[in-house]
Amino acid sequence: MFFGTFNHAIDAKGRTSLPARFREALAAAGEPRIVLMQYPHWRAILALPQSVWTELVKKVMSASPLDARWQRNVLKFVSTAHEVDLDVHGRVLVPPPLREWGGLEKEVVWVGMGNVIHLYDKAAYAEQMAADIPADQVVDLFGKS
Amino acid sequence: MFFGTFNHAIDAKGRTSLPARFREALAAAGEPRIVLMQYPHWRAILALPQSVWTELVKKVMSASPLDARWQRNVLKFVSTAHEVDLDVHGRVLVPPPLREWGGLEKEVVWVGMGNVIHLYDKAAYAEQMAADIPADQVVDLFGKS
DNA sequence: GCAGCTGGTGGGAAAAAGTGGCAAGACGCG
DNA sequence: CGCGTCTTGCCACTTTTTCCCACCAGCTGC
Repeated sequence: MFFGTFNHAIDAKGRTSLPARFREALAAAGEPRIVLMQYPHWRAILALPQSVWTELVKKVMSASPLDARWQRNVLKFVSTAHEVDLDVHGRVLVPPPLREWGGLEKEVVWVGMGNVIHLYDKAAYAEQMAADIPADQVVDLFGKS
Repeated sequence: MFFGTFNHAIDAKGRTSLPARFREALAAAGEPRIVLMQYPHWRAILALPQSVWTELVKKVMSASPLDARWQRNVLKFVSTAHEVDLDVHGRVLVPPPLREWGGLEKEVVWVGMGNVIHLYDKAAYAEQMAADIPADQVVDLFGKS
């Protein structure tokens, strides 16, 4: 389970270290690697542990290769996925296309979202957090379900 | 149950000790750790005992990682949560992003709010207490529900 | 074909951050 | 006023993060 936000640096080669907390959580789940892809709804990079990724892939594979609607979604998002390894220091290399898409410059923010992790450029994160959620889309997480 | 306000110091590393009263209450409920997160409505840090937190997590985990509406809410309200342990002296480390968000400098104020606890910078607390509640938002706490 | 770039990797080591605990001082209670 | 509890400054130690350099492979141009 991933929670919390962490400010990290990303070096000139596009490497940034996964927060130790997340590494532990990953290790505890016995998942040594993660998958990075575009987050479909806004400018973030989605980082998934392998188990979540395979779930997603299963759905994708169940669609017909001729169903344009599905294929368009696959093309746009799933095709951006890269499996990445952590090096001895717990760093991941963010592939250039993703780096560019997420606008990752110098300072990045790792955000635990429960099952998955988001990775933002610092500015993009600030923007996203500052934006108000339209009233009709607010979910009362504290309310009775 | 948490009530009362306590003025404490926060050290250079961002540690501050949870009031002994609260520690007792926590211990009595058999909850050894707390969760810190942004309070959504104003510049305070929310501290939850684990039981309240797990309720929240259950809701979060039930959502799809690709459901934009949910994810936006999770990002804004839950992603800032950090589980923190108390050390032998009952101190917690407030993670940097939260420290920054709450403007915690040197003096902080712990406030018991019933089920949960708030943590403020002293100045922010004073400000919040000094502000008038808009007439249409006043609730008669003693009235019949 | 071979020396010299260039971009990608890996890792050493310094710096920064987090952890733990002692012990002094403040505080409150009887 | 004395005692015990709570809080906090400080110091030592560990872990994490980041900077930077060395190495390797592939390409280029001579």
